[in-house]
Amino acid sequence: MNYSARATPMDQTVIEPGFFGLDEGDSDWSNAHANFLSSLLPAETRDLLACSQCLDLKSRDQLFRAGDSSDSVYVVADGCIRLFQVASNGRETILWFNFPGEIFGIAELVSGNDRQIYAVANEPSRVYSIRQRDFASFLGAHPEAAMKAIGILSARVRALGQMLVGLASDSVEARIAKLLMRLAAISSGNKCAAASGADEMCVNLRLTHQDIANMVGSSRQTVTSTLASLRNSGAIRTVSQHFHITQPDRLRCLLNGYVA
Amino acid sequence: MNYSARATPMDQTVIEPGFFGLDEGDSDWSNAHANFLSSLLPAETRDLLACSQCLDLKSRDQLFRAGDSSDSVYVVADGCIRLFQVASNGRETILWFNFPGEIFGIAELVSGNDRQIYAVANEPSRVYSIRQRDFASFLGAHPEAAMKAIGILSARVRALGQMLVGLASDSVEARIAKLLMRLAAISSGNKCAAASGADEMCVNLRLTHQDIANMVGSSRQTVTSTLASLRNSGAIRTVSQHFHITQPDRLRCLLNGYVA
DNA sequence: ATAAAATTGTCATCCAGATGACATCTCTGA
DNA sequence: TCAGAGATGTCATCTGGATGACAATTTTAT
Repeated sequence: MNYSARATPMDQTVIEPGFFGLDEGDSDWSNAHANFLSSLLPAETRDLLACSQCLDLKSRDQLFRAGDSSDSVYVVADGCIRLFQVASNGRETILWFNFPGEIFGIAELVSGNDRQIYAVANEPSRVYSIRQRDFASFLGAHPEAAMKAIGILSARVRALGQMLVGLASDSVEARIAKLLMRLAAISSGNKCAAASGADEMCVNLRLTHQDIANMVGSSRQTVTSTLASLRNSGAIRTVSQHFHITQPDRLRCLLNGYVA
Repeated sequence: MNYSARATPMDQTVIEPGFFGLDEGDSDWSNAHANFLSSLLPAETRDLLACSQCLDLKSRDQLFRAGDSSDSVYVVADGCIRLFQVASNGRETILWFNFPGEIFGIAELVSGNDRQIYAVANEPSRVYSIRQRDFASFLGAHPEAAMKAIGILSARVRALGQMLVGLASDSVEARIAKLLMRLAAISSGNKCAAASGADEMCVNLRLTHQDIANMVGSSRQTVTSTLASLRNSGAIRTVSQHFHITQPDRLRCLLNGYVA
């Protein structure tokens, strides 16, 4: 009864069904996008922000770009920051959206490497910028905060792993379905008023089809038509500039591989 | 001169050429695979291993699987542990190889979630297993070790980000080229004797074509033929069970998008 | 308010790579 | 040492999506 690591799809009967899909670690996503700021004690928050600088960004303002030397860590106060990378062929891949309270730019903290990615305001935003050395000594002085940071990074490792698996093995439709569910999960805090159905979920974020393509690793046209078919099937609808998932179950089927 | 975040490939002239590719953060890879154990002070190592349990694994033995409740963190003493995930359609995706000194299973440390991935010995291996609570208090007692952990997790976040970008935008050939270069970089410590050329690199790891396909998100057949063409072009050669990169430059061209 | 710029929708076309099917070749374990 | 399992090579075939090209909208700046 030795499970073979090199098993080909045929042998995978060992895997209990229904194990993945739906909430393939929903909690990971919330942890990965955890509100670092509000998880701190008031005194800690005070200490941290004391040595911070506040930056206001217009939509599309660039905070840093690949190749910049990195000297700061950031915390989102308000708005949304998009992290992405540009491949050698010019293709953009969106890696992450940072919502209020989230911390980012830590990856360069210890290694002291240059920035590897681009950070751009996805909408008018405000961020606190904290010098690396200040942040490092803050962590040193507050072990619980350091543990919190470890927790967040861990969740991100898991989340990125899931994204990787999806990219490597799902169809475009499934990848889009997953993406919408995830985005809905993390932006569920600020549910917009227009929700009608009981289990209707809101993806509270403005995204162009190109953005989605860049997250999902496909082309704009494919996104357009996939979205159209999801809309026709009644799974999602468009509410002033953003999506609502009207029938989450429909999407869940997709990402479980049922053709339904 | 405002850089547009939503730029389409055409506009990407802003990106200075030659910026990516080659050593898209070589140091990230070594950091991500950092030897946690040997980076500790002797006293710390003693403390840590004092509360550890040593496990011997035969090739293909399973350390844990998705769904298991997680109560331990592991450090590789010897051998190599493969971390992978199985998608709902049965496809396997290899996420990581853990080499001696590397720590893994930390992602579940803080969140206390169940395991999300599979860990299997890629060859006869020996690992230290440390209970989560012990490890957590170890980190609490040794702030520098905690910072080290943050550094490793950060590097992994960056490394996973790179993998993601590659998967989303490179051709299979480029993905394989990148993979080989990365594996060579991290297994370069134990360069095998058979190296001939000055800049010949050794991928010191036994991999089947299926394994490579599982890392690169493609099919076994495609890997077989891509590898064959790389071999014909003289870029790589096969030395008793593993690869050597005879002409690293050839691979670098590929991953920079030059058709050469 | 209006022109310019971005975003969406919809095709018809093309191709990288997946699939399935075999024929070797090479290990591994009894 | 030998059989069975696993790994490689090599096809011929098929298809999910990428690409390029426009027209129709919607947004954004002036």
